[in-house]
Amino acid sequence: MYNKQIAEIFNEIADMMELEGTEHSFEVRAYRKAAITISTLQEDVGDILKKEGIEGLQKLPGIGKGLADRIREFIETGKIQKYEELKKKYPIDFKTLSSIQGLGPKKIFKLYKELGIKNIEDLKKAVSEHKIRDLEGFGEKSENEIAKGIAMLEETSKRMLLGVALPEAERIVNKLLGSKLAIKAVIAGSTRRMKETVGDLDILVTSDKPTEVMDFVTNLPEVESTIAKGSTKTTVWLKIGLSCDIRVVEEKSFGAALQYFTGSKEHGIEVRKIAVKKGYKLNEYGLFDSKGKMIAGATEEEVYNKLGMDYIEPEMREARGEVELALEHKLPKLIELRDIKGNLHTHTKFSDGANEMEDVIEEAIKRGYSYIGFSDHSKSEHVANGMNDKEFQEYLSYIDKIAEKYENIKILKSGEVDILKDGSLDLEPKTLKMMDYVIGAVHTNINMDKESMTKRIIKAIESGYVDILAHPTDRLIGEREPIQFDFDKVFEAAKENGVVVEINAFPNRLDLNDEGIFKAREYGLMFSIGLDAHRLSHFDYMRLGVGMARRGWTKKEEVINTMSYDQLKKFLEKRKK
DNA sequence: GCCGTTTTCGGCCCGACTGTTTTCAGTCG
Repeated sequence: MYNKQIAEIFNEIADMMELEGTEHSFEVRAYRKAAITISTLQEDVGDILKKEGIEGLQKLPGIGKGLADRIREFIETGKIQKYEELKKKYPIDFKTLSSIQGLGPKKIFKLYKELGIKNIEDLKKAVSEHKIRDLEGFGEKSENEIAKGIAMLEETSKRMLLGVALPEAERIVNKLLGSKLAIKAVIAGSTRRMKETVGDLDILVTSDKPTEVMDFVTNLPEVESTIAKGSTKTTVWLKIGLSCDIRVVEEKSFGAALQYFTGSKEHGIEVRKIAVKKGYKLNEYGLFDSKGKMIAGATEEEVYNKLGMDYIEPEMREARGEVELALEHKLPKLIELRDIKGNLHTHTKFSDGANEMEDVIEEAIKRGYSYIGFSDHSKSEHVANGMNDKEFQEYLSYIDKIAEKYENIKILKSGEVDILKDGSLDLEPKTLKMMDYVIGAVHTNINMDKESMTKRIIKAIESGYVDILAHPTDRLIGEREPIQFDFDKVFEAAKENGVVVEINAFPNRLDLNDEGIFKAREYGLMFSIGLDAHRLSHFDYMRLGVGMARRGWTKKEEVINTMSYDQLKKFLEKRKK
């Protein structure tokens, strides 16, 4: 559990070294790069050090002998000498202060040197006493900007769920297209990459009238205030508590700009390095040869192809090896939303859903699904109105009866059955056997220690009844940490017992997430992308689940609800054996 | 401080916007 701490320290070291003079600028960059590497690492650096020693650390990109030593120093002593020394010299809360819009290391240091500002409290005080406007390099406007920055920081210290940000971005894009001022308007940034949370929105526009586009945007009802406004780039603060960048580019640069602003930053850097290696230059305006002649830019495909790469899907652009695969023409073909044939995780009024079963079926038909599986809660979920064995058996019979009424959609019987504290299931075998498949889920006693939780889940998996493990980590984004269990042991048991793991599509779950999916794919597990729908509008969430699957490089063949009904039935029956 | 079929030394991704300047540094993505 060292990654986060060390990444933060490295960033702070970089901040402080930046003040020591420009001769350190590349060292600063090295620290920042290493901080990114460590913070996005799946495995803990402590584990790497234990297993592979200092050489293991040095294998990580951007980490050489020096930084590997610093990491070891922290793990072994709890301190990094260099950091302690710098900290003595600059006793400033860089981490918080630099999260304020417009404040970087230099300005923070100036505030410290001139006004003794060490933290956000000091800064607030200085703002209210109007001490900042008189500093050299600052002015009345910067003081106001800082005041606004503090307010924003307090309003939204956390990132926004993709499920909230994506519809907002689509609203703005549609208004831009509707205005006729924009020829093209598309979502870029982490929203396009379908990250589970987004820090801001990026929207890319082509237009003959850039100035009018920017005026249109700053006057949208969704906008609270304008942070920056130019003819190619405008930043606004949205009422939902998110900033939004709008960029206008020419048609001939659209692909290069989309590639650039989709990110991730790390992916972009890797791609631009490939360009440099070939003697080209890649920026948001296009790909240029050594003479400055533009050789690509209108489409993303063209940019990637000219660099000798296959087109890379946005969800893969995270610098996780996709650039190498694209160069070798070995990228996987990812699952798409239209591959989904049905949903296997659905709730109704029988437990905590909002709708009658028939209404849910009609919605599924409307969505083009060829089957839907109902999976209401078992009795331990009191708050969710869970059913006991007798009620559950009646529920399952009811599903059978309803199913007869529908010819153009198949209905499957299931239940989201609690995996109890001791690993046993919440319903009797007799009831479980009546189901077409069983979804097992941990809902209670979620704070168990790692070892007990691992045993608990494995016992359920080995019971032979569980077909799908729902929302495996039980995390709620921004609200609840994942439960602790040994992924390797659980996934190995799942593999042996043919248990499918869920990619829960609910916006604040998205569980497994991309990292978990990578891990599960190491064991060759199959997935079910489940809506966990509690009302009709939740059918919209399937694209979030598919997005997460794509971020985990999942192929259609690895997802059971891309199968036809007949294939799925066969798959489930074979499992029963 | 990292890194390498251009390299173990000499490079290190790239451009826009802002505020405070009087030509640019700082910040951001």
